[in-house]
Amino acid sequence: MVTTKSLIPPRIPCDLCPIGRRPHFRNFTQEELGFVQSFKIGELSVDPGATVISEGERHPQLYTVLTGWGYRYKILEDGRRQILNYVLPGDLVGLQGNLMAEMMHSVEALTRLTLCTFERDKLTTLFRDHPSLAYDLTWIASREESMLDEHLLSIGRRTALERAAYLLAFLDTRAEMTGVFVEGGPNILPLTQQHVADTLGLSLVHTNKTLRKLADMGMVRWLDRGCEVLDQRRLFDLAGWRPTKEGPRPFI
Amino acid sequence: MVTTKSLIPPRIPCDLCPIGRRPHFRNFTQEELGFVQSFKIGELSVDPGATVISEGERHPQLYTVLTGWGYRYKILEDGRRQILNYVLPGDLVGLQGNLMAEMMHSVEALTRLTLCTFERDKLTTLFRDHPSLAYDLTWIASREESMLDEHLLSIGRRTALERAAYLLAFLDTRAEMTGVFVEGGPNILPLTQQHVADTLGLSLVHTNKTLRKLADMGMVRWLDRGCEVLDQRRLFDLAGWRPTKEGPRPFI
DNA sequence: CGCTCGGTTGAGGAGATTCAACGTGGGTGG
DNA sequence: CCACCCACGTTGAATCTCCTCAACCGAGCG
Repeated sequence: MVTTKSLIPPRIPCDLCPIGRRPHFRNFTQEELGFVQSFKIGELSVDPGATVISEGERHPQLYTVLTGWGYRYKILEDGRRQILNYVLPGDLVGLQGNLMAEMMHSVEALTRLTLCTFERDKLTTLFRDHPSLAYDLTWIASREESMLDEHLLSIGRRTALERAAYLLAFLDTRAEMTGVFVEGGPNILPLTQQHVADTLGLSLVHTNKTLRKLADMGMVRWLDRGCEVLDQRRLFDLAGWRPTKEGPRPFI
Repeated sequence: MVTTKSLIPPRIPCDLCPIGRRPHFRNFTQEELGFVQSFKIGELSVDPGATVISEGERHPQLYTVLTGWGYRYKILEDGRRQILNYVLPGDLVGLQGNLMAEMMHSVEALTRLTLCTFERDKLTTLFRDHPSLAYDLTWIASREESMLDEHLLSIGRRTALERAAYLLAFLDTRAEMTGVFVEGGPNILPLTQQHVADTLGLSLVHTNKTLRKLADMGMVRWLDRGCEVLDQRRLFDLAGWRPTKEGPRPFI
């Protein structure tokens, strides 16, 4: 049995953080860098399928995704599951929901996932001494909100086909922008159809038939636990959605 | 024709703010009060049905609801509308979505709505000089997120009847806690069935039939443009949901 | 008095769910 | 090494949920 979860001391110093080197991300000032470095208490690495955060628990840590894919979800008592959003490199995990109380959702890894670990208690210091980072935190929360808004619109008012088109186009553009795809390789979204179903609020069977239509139209190709987006533009048109282009975005 | 929108200079000084006097809300320190007072640039009052914020516009103001009900929504090109959440006294309006860019959603008044108006540009000052308020801002954004998470679970995975039960119980408890109901009167949620439909992601006809079932079961009573919740507990049970009790909550 | 808005109801059909079965590939244990 | 199992994708059929269309009612209002 392989370890599914391992917390190790910081290896990557923040000034060499791979995320800051990507386009689309803003860089820290020297002063910010110093604090973030002290804020960071370790690195966490989890296997695909492992749970990073579970609903109902108190989590003294916050995380920033360094590499890999994950997703946030909630379940009803009888097991019905709703995926709320996906987490990619640069995303802050554990801020959603109450700032200091117990988690209202769970987070699971889709691929091998490495995360930067921060101490929640130090948030007070962050707010007191580093207003620019505090601003960034609010900015990040705000961005998550607008994604959730769009998801709500999608599940509530788009047809099954439109929803699927929206989701795949959304994930593909996010993945592109964060640079999470393997260099040179094909752009594969590491999902099963069950994940798609639980995101779109559809049954597995109907999701399968819907994805089949998208595949027949040549917009996507479905692989074993993965989806390749072949024609982003037509997915946009079908969904009636376009990504909002953002300037350099903050992360912590 | 009555004026639907009127911006007037501040009348209510922040130290007499009616929201702070309610239970469930935290109070400002003297120091915070001074800043908030200077942050506030006026009061806005709108008629039922009037638009406070429209999607695609840039809004140099932020608002806090003083009295009344409103809702945030998005629409697709062909007019399909999704209500994202409702705004009640103490809620910050205009923070959702990008912090400084154009609004990604619209806000409309359900009842006569009065709002405190703040200058968005002064957010920088807030973050620089008032860390406790900055923390509150993030807290508020975080709270909005957990409501959206629950809505997503609801629309995605609850049945029509469960969804309706959830929505009405949710609004009823929020209204109770913010003290927006008229003193002594019956607790009326000021909605039409069209609003409920657009919140639940259902058609108007099917919403009507679903609400009828709830009424037949004695859990709610539907009035002309309003809904009275008769049995909160049974709605909770039906929806499989319970409000999270929060300590004194911040507002700005 | 006629108009509009909000709520109500019935009928027919599209869309989504559930049940059930099958294929395939990778992994595991005998 | 092979047999089995399990996870994932696929497909057909029956059923049910939900949508659209269409009509009607009552209240409020000019």
